[in-house]
Amino acid sequence: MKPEPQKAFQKALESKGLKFTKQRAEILDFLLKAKKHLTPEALYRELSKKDSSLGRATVFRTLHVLEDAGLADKITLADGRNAYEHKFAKPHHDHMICVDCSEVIEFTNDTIEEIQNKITRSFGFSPLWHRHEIFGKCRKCKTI
Amino acid sequence: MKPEPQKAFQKALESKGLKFTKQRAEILDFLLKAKKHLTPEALYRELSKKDSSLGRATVFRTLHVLEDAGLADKITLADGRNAYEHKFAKPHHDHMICVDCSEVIEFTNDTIEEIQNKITRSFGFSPLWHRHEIFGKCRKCKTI
DNA sequence: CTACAATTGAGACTGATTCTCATTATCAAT
DNA sequence: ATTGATAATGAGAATCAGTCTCAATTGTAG
Repeated sequence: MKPEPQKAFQKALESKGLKFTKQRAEILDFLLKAKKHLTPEALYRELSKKDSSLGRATVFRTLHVLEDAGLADKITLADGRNAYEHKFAKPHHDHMICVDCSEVIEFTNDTIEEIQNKITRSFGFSPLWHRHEIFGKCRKCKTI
Repeated sequence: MKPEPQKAFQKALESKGLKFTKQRAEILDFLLKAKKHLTPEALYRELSKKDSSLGRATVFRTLHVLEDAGLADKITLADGRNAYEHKFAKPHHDHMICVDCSEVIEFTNDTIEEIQNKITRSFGFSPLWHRHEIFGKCRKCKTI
């Protein structure tokens, strides 16, 4: 039986007239297993080991589809590169990113979210998504 | 008499053993006069009109120096490009960015800042800077 | 099974940014 | 002012992430 996330992805694809292919399944699968945020390049490098014919373009295309479908989130690392994480069984959260070791710590705060909504509303602005990233040094790195 | 920002820039440069040059002065000056956030490319294009020998690399280098010195901030536009603004006589603020027209609206909220500090502290994380960008549609664009 | 439409991978391409390095400018000490 | 050590500059090459193109392949409705 197909696990939940795969089904959700398939449904999302179908609703856009897209197909559920081997490559797309592999990419989602890898993202699900990953313990941390993955750059497209890292994802490509790792998946290539199993499937040496996989194309870089397919990785980017699939990540975009996942992002559009609301199944994955993109964050920006301290060096400017992008990284992705899946959103299954994860509540909304924001990130603290260590500028030394690139560790990513997740946090949530309902009050911040509420205030955000109040602010956008007061400007007649319709929020679609946001990025709240705090850069600094994690506990380990700040003492080195 | 040299205006404040130029003096501050010179001081920042000196403290790093760097020199206050014509190009650096021009770039800061342009940033000060700009009414909106400038991409490095736009800055280069405009300044090239006056000083046709100015190099792109110098623009990027100078923006980095300004950023390091805490005299300029970088934001990321909806299309992924970066843009800069100077920080003279401007309180800290975050941004709402229209995904259609790229308009940038500034906002501040002390409560959010306080909560942020509380959160980072609870993780033993030392914040250096943060990026809080809300993407969506501005009042004008959402009705089109 | 067929036919059409969507997907794919390879590699060319793009745009932003960084790098290299020969030349030029700055500045402190003559 | 001249010098010399050092840093900054500009031109263009190089890099890097990401996108595009297109011929070949695959998925799927019928």
